[in-house]
Amino acid sequence: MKLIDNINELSEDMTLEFYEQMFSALADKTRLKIVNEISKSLDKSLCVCDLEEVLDLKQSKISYHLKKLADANILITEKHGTWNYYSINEKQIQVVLSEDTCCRIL
Amino acid sequence: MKLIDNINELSEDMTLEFYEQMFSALADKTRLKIVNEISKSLDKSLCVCDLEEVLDLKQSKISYHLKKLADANILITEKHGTWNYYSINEKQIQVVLSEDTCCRIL
DNA sequence: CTAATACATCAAATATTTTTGATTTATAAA
DNA sequence: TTTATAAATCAAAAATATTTGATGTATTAG
Repeated sequence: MKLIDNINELSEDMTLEFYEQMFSALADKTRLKIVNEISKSLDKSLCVCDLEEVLDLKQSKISYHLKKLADANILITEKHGTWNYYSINEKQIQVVLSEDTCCRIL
Repeated sequence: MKLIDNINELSEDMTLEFYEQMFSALADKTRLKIVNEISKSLDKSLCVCDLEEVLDLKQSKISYHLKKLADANILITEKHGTWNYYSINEKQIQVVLSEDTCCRIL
């Protein structure tokens, strides 16, 4: 999905699509934990192998969930050599969630 | 799911559970439309047969989605004779979503 | 009473998501 | 080079969610 600059410009159907994707991406414990772990991390950024350790899940599973979050623009990907680092796109999250919820899951 | 009085009192796992259910309930176009139609309605309350008309969907399908929303405490059910009226539990929604999102989907 | 309407719920059929174990590509290190 | 690590991606299996058409139970109207 494209980055949303101004959500007001979206058509009715695009708006539904946008929220459906955002909520779907967040509607999973594993993904909520991923977001939470990244936000708790020292430099607010973790690679797949970090998450593999912290959450004790298989690499392919983590990659799968990371893709969902990245596709929804909830995470930002950065390549550093062999490592792919993921950080949180707070701007995107804050469009959708209350401050309260942000505090709770981030 | 129980009504949440004070979300701060929830354990880590209960918090995840709570958000997972909330986001799952909202992660569907049909359900977003239901919420939206109720909120646009004159007295902010619609019965199943109203929604059947407005959304042009089968009764059993609407009941299914209403149940998901009611289970997540996003909707409040009221029985009036033969009719079951559904209204929005704004308190519950506002805990989770930004004002902006509330304005957009309500 | 009988007929009609409202709606929940069930079971079966579909569809969508998630999980798993490879496989593959890229980089880094020996 | 060879070997090891990082991580995306794929296909098959498993798990969940959704849709559909019945059926059942109230309630209301004639």
